[in-house]
Amino acid sequence: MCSDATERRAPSKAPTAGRSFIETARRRQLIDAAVATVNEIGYHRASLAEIAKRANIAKSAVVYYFASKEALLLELVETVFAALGEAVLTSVDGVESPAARLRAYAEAYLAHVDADRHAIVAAVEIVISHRTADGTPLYLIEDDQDTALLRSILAAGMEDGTFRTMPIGVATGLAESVLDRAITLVQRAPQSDLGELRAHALPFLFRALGVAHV
Amino acid sequence: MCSDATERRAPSKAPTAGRSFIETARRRQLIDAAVATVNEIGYHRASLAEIAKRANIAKSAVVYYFASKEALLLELVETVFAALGEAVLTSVDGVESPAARLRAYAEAYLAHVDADRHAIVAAVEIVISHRTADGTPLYLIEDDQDTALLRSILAAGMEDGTFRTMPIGVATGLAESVLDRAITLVQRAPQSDLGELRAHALPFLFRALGVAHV
Amino acid sequence: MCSDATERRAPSKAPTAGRSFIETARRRQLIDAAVATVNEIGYHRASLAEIAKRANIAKSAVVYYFASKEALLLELVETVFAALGEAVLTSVDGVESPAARLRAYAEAYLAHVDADRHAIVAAVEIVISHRTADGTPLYLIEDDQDTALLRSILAAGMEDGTFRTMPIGVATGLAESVLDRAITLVQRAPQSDLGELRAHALPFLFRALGVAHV
Amino acid sequence: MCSDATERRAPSKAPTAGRSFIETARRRQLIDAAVATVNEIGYHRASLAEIAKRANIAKSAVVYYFASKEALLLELVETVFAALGEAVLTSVDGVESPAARLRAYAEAYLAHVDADRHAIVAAVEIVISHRTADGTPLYLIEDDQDTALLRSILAAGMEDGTFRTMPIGVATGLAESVLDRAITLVQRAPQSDLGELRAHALPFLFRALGVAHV
DNA sequence: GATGAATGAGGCTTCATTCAT
DNA sequence: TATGAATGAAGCCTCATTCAT
Repeated sequence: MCSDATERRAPSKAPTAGRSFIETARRRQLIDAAVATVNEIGYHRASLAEIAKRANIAKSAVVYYFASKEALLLELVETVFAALGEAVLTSVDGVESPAARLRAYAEAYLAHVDADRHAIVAAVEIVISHRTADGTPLYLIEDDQDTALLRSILAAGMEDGTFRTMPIGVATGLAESVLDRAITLVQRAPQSDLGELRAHALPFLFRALGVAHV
Repeated sequence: MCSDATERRAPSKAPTAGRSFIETARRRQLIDAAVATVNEIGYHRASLAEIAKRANIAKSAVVYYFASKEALLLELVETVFAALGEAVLTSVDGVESPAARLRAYAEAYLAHVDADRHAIVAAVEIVISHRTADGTPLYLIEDDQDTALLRSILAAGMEDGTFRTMPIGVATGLAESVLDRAITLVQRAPQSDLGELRAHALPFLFRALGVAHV
Repeated sequence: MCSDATERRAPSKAPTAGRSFIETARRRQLIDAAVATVNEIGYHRASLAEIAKRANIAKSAVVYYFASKEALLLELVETVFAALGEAVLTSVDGVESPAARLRAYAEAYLAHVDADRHAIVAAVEIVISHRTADGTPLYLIEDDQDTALLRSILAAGMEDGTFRTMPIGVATGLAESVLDRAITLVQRAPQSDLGELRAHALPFLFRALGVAHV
Repeated sequence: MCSDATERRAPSKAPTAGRSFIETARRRQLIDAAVATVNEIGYHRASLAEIAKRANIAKSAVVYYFASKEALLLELVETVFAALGEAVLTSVDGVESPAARLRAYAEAYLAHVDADRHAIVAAVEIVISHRTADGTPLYLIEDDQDTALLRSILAAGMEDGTFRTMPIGVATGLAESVLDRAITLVQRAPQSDLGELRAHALPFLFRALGVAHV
């Protein structure tokens, strides 16, 4: 759905500017509660009341901290994808060759999805389901620059002959799809063991990209 | 999301048993309206009122033909995936070698998604978003046997050495993910040109499966 | 609820005037279906659709024969209580002494309730539940003259010293209540055996009215 | 309909646990409004909107305090019959002889019906008309133990020779019917003067039970 | 900093009734 | 004679949000 998040723009509001300790904690707690709620009953039924219940807090307190339900959901999505983006970004830091960078990227991506699966599944469901007031789906807003890092790795690899040449958009999209299989898996069964996938997805992807000796 | 549909079970009720001409037409019209509605404003906001508005019909008339909103949505999903399943099933009919069967399957799949994109995008959004009364997501119900054909093709190909050996579940899932890239594309931009993808996805997939001479 | 129905006024419309054979049969059939429906699911849920279903007929056909749901229900009530009224009226015909008349009345009443219990229970539920368009409950319309026969028997008995003297309204009401215990019983359990009640209610009532040697 | 209520079970939820002052008041107000509504327009038409209108409150506020219309109605019934049960229970407390106990019981019952007539008429109509989601009428749930006190008094009286021996079920039922005449009266005319009935019902009942010197 | 109270908009569904055939 | 089609009104309920405290 959303493979990375290079150079994440600063969140709309100042990140943690002027937030009291308790406020930060409450916001964290509410995001966690929202994750749990979406996972348990789905975006469609994740009402403020349900989220508040799971946070052991009054419904109106949610709005007190987040101005609106949408703001909470958006921050959840932002937070989750920022973490994923940071993970992959860190993983390729200092790595030189396109092949090694792709390997690092993919492994970090899959590892992060594996580790943070609950939050990611919730965030993905929100991105798919939520629409802003004017009807725009979130994935049209969130997307784009998220795949920039992956795209740049693949482009570099094609340039230097590591990867087969093919339209960069197609390659990026297919690579993204392969990696996102991990998300589909945990979506369908939260307890899935991702071991097998993690073992085979990378060779699969490398071969697909024309790297013969894998 | 849903790569094929071997031997689709007959819909719960008799298919078109004793339906008047006008009833059949209305049901078709309502399903189309539902597709349009979901595509325009999303599952979450696709209320009976919105669907009825697009069908130029009273809200209560929708229920007159479908008993419930859920019934309408479910029939939409059933119809759409049945057509997709039939398309791929037909395409491999009489084809012998695993490689040729996979090629036929993938081309039919992509062609169908390309041609029927609106309906498929709507159906996929419903499958992802809808929950039955007891909270079960639809994709947990709909799934399973839908990938049976693809799985059997891959299994046969591994058996006879056409494809590299790897866990069948992983292979099927990754192949599905590659093909479903087409759905993701039309989801994000309904007017997408799938030409490039259709040209490259199959070689990409074949290489990934270890078929060298592609 | 409603002890008898002396000198029933003619039903609003001419009784059977100019009704074809089939029309009469249909009306009968629909009344029976309405009785069954009310008994099975209660007045509140006894919709035209449910009644029609039990009559194996289209919903619109009900209205075709009865002009409105209310007309059907009212005719049901009318029919049922007319039969009860006729039964008791016949039973006292030619009987002279107040005591014997009361005995005849009570036995006929209880026997009729016992025999026609389904229809009576349904009619009573309708009388209790239904309100005309202006909000008047049916029992305020239906009642009154229904107790005239019982009242006249008791009045005669008090006059000639058979029964203890007491306000005629109170006596009639209490006697009615005693007899209506049979209805309450079948209301609560449609299969009730009324044998015990039928054996003891009359002595109970006679003693209550001051007839010592019972 | 419901002659007493020995040892009323505690309401499902804690009685008034943790209810704020305003909540208690609102709930009371809503129950009163429901009583008024049912009396004015009948159970069948007593919608949330009508109840809310009479309580000068928004429809949704009703649900805010009661979770569902059914919960409100059930609490109304519970409250009303609990009060009636308590009244009769208190009245016989410390009274020894069956005759005196029956007198106390009957007088308390009639006095309570007389005093609380509006609420009782409403509660009775609800008990008769309401069906739970699965179709069960309320009187099949509410009933049973409500007549236990009356039954025990009559049984004791038969045992010690005060009352004529007769099947206890029949006796209890008929006694109940006699007393419930008061309810029927106020049902049909809310302003009825119960004076005459209260003066004659008890002697009537005693004679019926074979107590000669009344 | 946090909440209980309250609401209005909107969602799904039921239903008696009308009408053309 | 009978019905399928269609509807509008109304019913119950959910929910995000506002506000006074």
